[in-house]
Amino acid sequence: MSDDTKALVRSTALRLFRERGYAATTMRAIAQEAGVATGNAYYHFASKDHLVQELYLDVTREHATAARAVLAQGGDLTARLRGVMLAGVDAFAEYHAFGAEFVTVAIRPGSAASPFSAESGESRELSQEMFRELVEGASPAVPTGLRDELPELLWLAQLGVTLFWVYDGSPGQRRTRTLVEGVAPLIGRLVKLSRLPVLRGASEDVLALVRAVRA
Amino acid sequence: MSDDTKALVRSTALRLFRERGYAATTMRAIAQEAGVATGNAYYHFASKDHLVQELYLDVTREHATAARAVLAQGGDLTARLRGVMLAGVDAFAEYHAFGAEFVTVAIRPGSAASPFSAESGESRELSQEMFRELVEGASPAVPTGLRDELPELLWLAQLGVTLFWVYDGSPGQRRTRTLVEGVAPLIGRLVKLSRLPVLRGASEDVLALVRAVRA
DNA sequence: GTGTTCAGTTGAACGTGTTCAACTAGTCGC
DNA sequence: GCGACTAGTTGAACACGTTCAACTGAACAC
Repeated sequence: MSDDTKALVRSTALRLFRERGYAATTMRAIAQEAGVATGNAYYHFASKDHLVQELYLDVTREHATAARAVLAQGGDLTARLRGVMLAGVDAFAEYHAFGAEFVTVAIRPGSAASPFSAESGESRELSQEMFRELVEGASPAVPTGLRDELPELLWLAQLGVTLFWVYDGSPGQRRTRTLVEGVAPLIGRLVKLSRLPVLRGASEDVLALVRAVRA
Repeated sequence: MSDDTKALVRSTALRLFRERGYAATTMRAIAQEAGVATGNAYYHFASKDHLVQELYLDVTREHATAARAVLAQGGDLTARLRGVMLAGVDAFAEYHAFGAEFVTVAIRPGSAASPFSAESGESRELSQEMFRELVEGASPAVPTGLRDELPELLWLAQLGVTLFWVYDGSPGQRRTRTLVEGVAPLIGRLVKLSRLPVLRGASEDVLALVRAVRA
C-alpha cells in the first residue's frame, strides 16, 4: 500500500493546494481527504514544503512542455525568450491567487521548495535545460562568449520575473506581460550589442562577475 | 503605562530577535521577558511580523547613517554606489545568521515587513531618500534623463543584492562584497554609456519599461 | 507453526502564532 | 460621590505543523 498511499497523498495535496492555496490547506485536511492518518502523510513527505515542491515540479513540467512548442518555431533570441517567458506567465496564471504564499515558501533558503535546494534539483534542471535549448537554437546565433553563461542568467531572469509576478495585482497579470514584452527585446538587443567594442568591456565584466560570484 | 509597555515589548523583541533569530523568538518569550501577558504584546503589535518590521526600521536607520558618511565624501556614481552598498552589507552583517528567515518574512507580499508594504513606508522612504542623495550628489552628474528614475532602480538593485546576501554562505559574505564591487562599476559604466547613440535607444527603452510597469 | 523483523500506519501530544471573553483601573460627565 | 466608558491587560483557548511511542500485518528464517 505504501506506493499507493504516497501517490494518493501527493495527488490529494496538489488538488487541495490548487483549490485552496497553501495556508488554507492543512496537513490534517490533506490526510483526512486522502483517508489516512496525519502522521502517515509525514511518513511519506517530510514536511508541507516537500508537498509544495511536488506542485512546483508539476507546474515546471507544464511550463517546459508549453515552452518546447514555442521553441520548435525557431526565431531569434528575443522572440524565443519572449515566447518562453509568456508561456511561463500562462502556466503560472492558474496559481496567481495563491502565488504569493507559494513563492514565500519557495524563497525560504532552508526550504525544500527553494529553487536552489537539492530537492528542487529535478525542476531546476528541467527549467535550465529549457533555457539552454532556447539559447542554442536561436538564429542568428548567440555570440560564443555568452553561450555558456546565458542560459543560467536567463533562468535567473525568469525567477526575477516570477518574483515580480507575485506582486502583480493587475488583471490577467498584464503588468508582468508588459515587463516580459519589454525585457525580452532589451536582453536580445544587449546580447547583440555585446559584440561592439564599446560594450565589449562591460559584457566581459558581467561574465567575469558571474563567474566570480558563483565560486 | 501603555506607551511604556509598547516600548518595552518593542525593545525586548528586538533584543531577542538579535540574540536568537526570528523562529526561535516566540511571542510567549517576548511577552514573558518583558513581564507582560502574551495577549498584551498583540494589543500593541498586530503580529510577529509587525515586530520584525521594527527591527528592519532600526537596521535601515543604521544603514542610512553609515551611508550618509560615505556620501559626504563626494565621488562619482560608481564610488558612491559602491560605498553605500558596502555600508549596507556591513549594517546587515550582524544579522546574517538569521538573515534568511528575516528576508523570508519580508518577502511575503501580505506581510507588514515587506519592503513594499504600507507599514514599511518609513524605512522605504528613508532608504529611497538615501539613493536620491547618492544620485544627485554624484560628480560628474548623472544624465538628466536618468536622474528621476535611477534612485528607485538603485533601491531595487539594493533589494536584489540583499536577496543575494541571504543565500551567501561565504565567510564575511565575501561573495556579496564581490558582487557589489562588480555591480557598482557596471552600473556606473552603463549610466555613462547611456548617452552614446548606440545605447540611447536601449536606455530609453529601459526607462519606458519602468514607467509602463509601474502604472 | 513460531518467532523476528520492519515498512507502514495510527492518533495523541507538543509548542507555535493568534484570538478573545473577561477583568482592571483610570477618566469623564454630572 | 457615582455611574458609565474605555484603554490597557490577562491567560485560557484554538488551529496549526510537526513529532513520536505504540500498533499492525506481511515477509522471512528455521
